[in-house]
Amino acid sequence: MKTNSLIVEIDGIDKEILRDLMEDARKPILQIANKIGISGAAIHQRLRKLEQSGVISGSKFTVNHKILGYNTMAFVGIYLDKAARNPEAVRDLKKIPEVLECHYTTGNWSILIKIICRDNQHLMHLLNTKIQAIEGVSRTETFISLDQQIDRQIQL
Amino acid sequence: MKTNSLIVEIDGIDKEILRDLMEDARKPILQIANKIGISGAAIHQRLRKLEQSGVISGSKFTVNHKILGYNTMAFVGIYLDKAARNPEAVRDLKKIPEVLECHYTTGNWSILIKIICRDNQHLMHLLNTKIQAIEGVSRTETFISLDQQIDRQIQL
DNA sequence: ACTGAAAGGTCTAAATG
DNA sequence: CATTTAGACCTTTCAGT
Repeated sequence: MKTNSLIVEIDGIDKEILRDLMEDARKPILQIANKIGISGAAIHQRLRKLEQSGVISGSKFTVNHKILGYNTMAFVGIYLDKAARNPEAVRDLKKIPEVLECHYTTGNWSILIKIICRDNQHLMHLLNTKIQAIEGVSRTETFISLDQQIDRQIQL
Repeated sequence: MKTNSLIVEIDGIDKEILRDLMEDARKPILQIANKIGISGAAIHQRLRKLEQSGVISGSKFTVNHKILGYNTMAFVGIYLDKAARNPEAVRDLKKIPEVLECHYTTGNWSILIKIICRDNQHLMHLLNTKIQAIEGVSRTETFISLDQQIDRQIQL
């Protein structure tokens, strides 16, 4: 018996639908329906349930940074003088548009962020004038991504 | 004069369209058109150009890992005994479905990966039996993301 | 570069198996 | 859970400006 599980279980048909839409959010529903062998309305019913249960958290167009002139991606480990300053630091990091991800991590740093910059000079400027300027930040360690070789979602 | 630029410049209308679709890939084009004050056909023309120029790299449904039972996200810095072994290591990492990102980085490590696991035990198992087993991997350093506080795309 | 119109696809809801 | 149907709405294309 499964009651009140926080974990949602999905069946093979749900997986097929999601796999298609995770690859292309605008893929026609009827195309998926024909491939699977059920009606379009059935797919819609399932999608509504997946949304209600929270399995689907949204859909996004993805944009190619490099073509827009953003060539330098980097990870920055941030040391805070007191770990308790985390909420204020995150609040300030949210205001920096170049910050794409921010994680509260175990290990040496208090915070690990992923940032996207036009070039190395832009990165240096960000580090020196924005990130190091945040109250409580004592030191940072930067790792530039020379090449992103894998970029994908969870596999169903 | 701008000729043969590798960087594509986009105007304010393109930005508005992209901002909407980066938030919700299935947002009706006509809704965006009415908001901006141009016809749906004009939006389609612009989207076609943005696709052709490579600005739009795709669209994706995003799935909530936690609801599917994947609760542990971690970053793993990987030391290779020879940096030249990178291509084989990446080839092997691609075969591990839990690996979401893989970056060739400057700094201490040769490779930095982001992985998603069910729990800490699953993470340990992955590290011990899959990642450490890759030819050329000498050592790893793991940083568990206790909380992802920012997750977004580049801002236009 | 944008528009309007036409044709076809998508989505929802209600009734049914 | 799946299906069908029907109407409303959305997408896409194309000739025209």
